[in-house]
Amino acid sequence: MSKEKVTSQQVAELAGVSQSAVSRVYTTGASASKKTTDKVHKAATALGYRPNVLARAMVSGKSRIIGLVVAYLENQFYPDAIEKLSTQLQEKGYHVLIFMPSKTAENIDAVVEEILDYQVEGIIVASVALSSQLADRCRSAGVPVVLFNRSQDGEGLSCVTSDNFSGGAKAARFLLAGGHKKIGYIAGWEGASTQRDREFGFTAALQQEGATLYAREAGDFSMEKASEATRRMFSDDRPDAVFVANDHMAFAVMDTLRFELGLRVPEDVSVISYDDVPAAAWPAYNLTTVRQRANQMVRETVRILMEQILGDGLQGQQIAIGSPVIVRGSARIPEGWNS
Amino acid sequence: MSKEKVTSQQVAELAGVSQSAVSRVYTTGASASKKTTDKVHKAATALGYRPNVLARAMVSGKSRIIGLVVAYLENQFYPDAIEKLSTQLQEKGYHVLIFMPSKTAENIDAVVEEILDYQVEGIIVASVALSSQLADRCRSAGVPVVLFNRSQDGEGLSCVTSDNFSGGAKAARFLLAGGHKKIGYIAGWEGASTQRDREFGFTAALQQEGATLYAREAGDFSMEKASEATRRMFSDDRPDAVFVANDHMAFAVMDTLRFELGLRVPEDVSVISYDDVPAAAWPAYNLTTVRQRANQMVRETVRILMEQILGDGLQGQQIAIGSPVIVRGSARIPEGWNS
DNA sequence: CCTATAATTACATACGTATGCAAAAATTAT
DNA sequence: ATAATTTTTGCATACGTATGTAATTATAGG
Repeated sequence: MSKEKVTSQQVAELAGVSQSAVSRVYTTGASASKKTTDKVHKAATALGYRPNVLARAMVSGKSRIIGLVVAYLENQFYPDAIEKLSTQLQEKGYHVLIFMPSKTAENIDAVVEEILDYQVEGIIVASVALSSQLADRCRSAGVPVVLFNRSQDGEGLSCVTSDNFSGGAKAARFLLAGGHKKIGYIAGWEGASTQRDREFGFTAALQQEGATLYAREAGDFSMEKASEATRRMFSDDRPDAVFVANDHMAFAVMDTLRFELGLRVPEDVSVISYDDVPAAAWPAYNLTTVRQRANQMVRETVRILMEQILGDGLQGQQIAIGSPVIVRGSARIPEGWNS
Repeated sequence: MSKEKVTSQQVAELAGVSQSAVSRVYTTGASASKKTTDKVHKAATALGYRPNVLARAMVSGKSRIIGLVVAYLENQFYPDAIEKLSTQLQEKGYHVLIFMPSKTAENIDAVVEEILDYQVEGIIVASVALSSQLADRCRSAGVPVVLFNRSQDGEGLSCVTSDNFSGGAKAARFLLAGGHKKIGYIAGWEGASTQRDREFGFTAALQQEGATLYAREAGDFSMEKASEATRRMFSDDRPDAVFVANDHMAFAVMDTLRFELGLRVPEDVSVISYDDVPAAAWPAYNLTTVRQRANQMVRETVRILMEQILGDGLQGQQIAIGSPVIVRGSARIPEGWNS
């Protein structure tokens, strides 16, 4: 009762044509007369035939599969991105095979190897880095790789990020314009390029304005660590403003400030962060934040992949999407602020 | 420079054995002597050989791919579930091909057809329903289907949900025990079995205690609609408690109550909902909610899939996981409440 | 040391489709 | 109407692997 597979051969027999005729009907760009096309379609619908993508992949070398590596689904930014990626790739006729590295060690390499086993036509690596050997391996296998929301040097590697440096700088100038004097920073995971670039941009802008960082703690992109960092940072002689490396941590920071330390946001402390995930707009947080334009990032990612898949061997591209400050209520709004 | 494919044939030549020998070395349960195994492994690592999963799938009929259909990634419950599903399936040697139906029409059927084209060994359908024709199609193709967080009649269809009826009843008893007299309900999308069962359980328990529903509005599982529903429900002669069909809407309900209508939670209005997504525990919401035990739901889903894949043709199973009330601070806590 | 048995191996084939090639049919030009 | 050209078609083969079958080798038993 199970496993009834309908093959092009069976369709061919019913339609009274050859198997290759059936194949040509279903292959775009192949020639088939209207008469046989009709006969084949009729027979196909009668039998419920649909081409086997895997068999097709075998001979054509095109699997129509894109591998996606993603680790931190707790941070809403990533589900959001996955949804957009999947939808846009589906429109192009591709589908997404998802891989989640267990968050222990550097088994990311192992995961990417698994991906390659599926003969994917491209790989998107979100929120994690790639060893240079693996990057080489992908390149020599002719499989384009795009790093999403991480940047990394390496031949043939493409990266799509927001402009984290200038985004961080914007956050600094916003807080300075608000008249803040004691400005703290809660860092993300130190190994992440996004963390690094946001901090560089932030401190560079502070220095440019003659200011200096008042406090710094690491939150590792984790809510719990961010809460602890907040407690340490606000234990004595507290800052009057804090830049948090992403929204996900900022929620924990705000909750800790308000419900644990009894501070008001933004009256006592201004909070600004980075990403603009959906929850940032929820009234409970109403978070002023630097927006990562997920739509554009996804669009660029898909564009690069398609370019590399079609015209193979192209150079890696590094894209940084501009990131505007979204002014809400968690940070004091400078007088006469515009843009 | 691109597309260097290493095949078992090449490994065989380098190792001085036949292609089938190489295959047997990489096939569990096949016989190969230690000597040839060593030779093959040496040659394989020298060439960087890894078996082609797609070719393997062709001949063995096992693609090691599970198709996953999921629509609402904004609701944190689903990213959470995806992560757990993906991880557990990876441990079993399977990988997840993800499909997101564009949220327009009943193109879910089209999406499932696409999934079948990839010769998946099983399908998980989360948060959406399936037409009976498609269910039949999957069954006759020998592909087991598990509905995740939706239940639906149909031969061979398996469902894994929380026990929504008794969960809804628990919510009702919690509010009644808290002394609430005017109890409202904000419904999810009316077409969803989860919505229906939660409401049935809720109103059944109300009636059992001699109470009756004071107000009802539909929120469609959307935050925006839930906000509108809240405004309508609390425009005059407001309820003193409200059960919201899921956490995702409850966040909007609480925000609307607090920041728009100036009501205190739980002093003026008790809010209880369903799911216990991570954000429910965030201090800003501190939401009392009926927990869906995602871990157990995922475990059952994977178990059913594995059973059906191995011993094919099994009957569909309907699993409902018990769902406890997680008491936090958004609803008045009845005196002497335990369990 | 020889036979009986078990383990291993190579050969050949199959999975379902796409595609180069040559034959056949259809179309156009003369 | 015939030749020249284009389009369509069927045949055969290839993609990379697993596996049944038969031949070979290794192991055990006497």
